[in-house]
Amino acid sequence: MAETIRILLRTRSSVSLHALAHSHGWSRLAPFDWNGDAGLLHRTEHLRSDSVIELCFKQADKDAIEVHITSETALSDPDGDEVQARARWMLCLDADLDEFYELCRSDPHLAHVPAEQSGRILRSPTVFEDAVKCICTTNTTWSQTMGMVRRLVEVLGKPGPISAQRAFPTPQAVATVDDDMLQRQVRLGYRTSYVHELARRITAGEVDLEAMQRSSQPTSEHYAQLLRIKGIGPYAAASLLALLGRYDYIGVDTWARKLVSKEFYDGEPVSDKQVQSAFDSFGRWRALAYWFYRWDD
DNA sequence: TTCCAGGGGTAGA
DNA sequence: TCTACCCATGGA
Repeated sequence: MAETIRILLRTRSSVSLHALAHSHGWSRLAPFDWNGDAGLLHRTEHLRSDSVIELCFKQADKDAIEVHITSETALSDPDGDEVQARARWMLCLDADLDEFYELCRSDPHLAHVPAEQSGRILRSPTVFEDAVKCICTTNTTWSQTMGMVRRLVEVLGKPGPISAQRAFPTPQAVATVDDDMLQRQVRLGYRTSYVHELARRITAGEVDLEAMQRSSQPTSEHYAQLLRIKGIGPYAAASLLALLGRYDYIGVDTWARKLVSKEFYDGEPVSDKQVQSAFDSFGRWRALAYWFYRWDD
């Protein structure tokens, strides 16, 4: 018999679950499931103890998020601690955005950020999951990205205790299937070998992406480390760093080029360097300013 | 059929 | 460091 408990996650400043869900497309990528009408964010989660739980996030008040945790049996203390840590990480609840908000208030394209308690980017609980998702956004359409991630979860993820929803597969689960199966059933295209190799290297202990969550190394070192992973280039590395709370690099893609061209160069074609420097006035917040820049597309 | 999408790897200069 | 070419996939 599954059981559900409720915990409250408080922040030092205001937080908006709605803004988090709209911070980018991640809330529409499995195993996230955003119900905008009800204001509920669902997710199935595979813990280190190998138990699988289901989470439901809901806005409690302006500086707190409520989480309903459903598990097969009562949560152990370590599992409970892990869930709290993962939930806080996913919602960036410990981010200090005061300085960024101050910069936003003087820019009409960004004044909405503090006004809407925005500025947090929804992220996955593991860097592995975010890395795979970033790889799945490259050189493809958004609908295909959603399909790739959904199939990855459906084929290799472990099911939750009450619904048909599954968790994001662990590196071990991805590493142990053969390339052919990954290619045929998940249809990642040429990304198959990238995702497979990343999972294998993590499982073998050759790469430790999760250490980046708590690392104090300079961002440039992480950037270089990410670029050494096959399938991760400048765009994916910059996006991953933003998800890690490091906003030094802008992920230059077709969208970024379009924005910078229209807003800063009167519609003229722009180089990648021009895109990188377009938000330099925001200093260490430049990629976050780019991320939330509101303009007439 | 051809193009291309929230790029990236590789070879060659 | 830069450029050209190729890479699976699937919708337009």
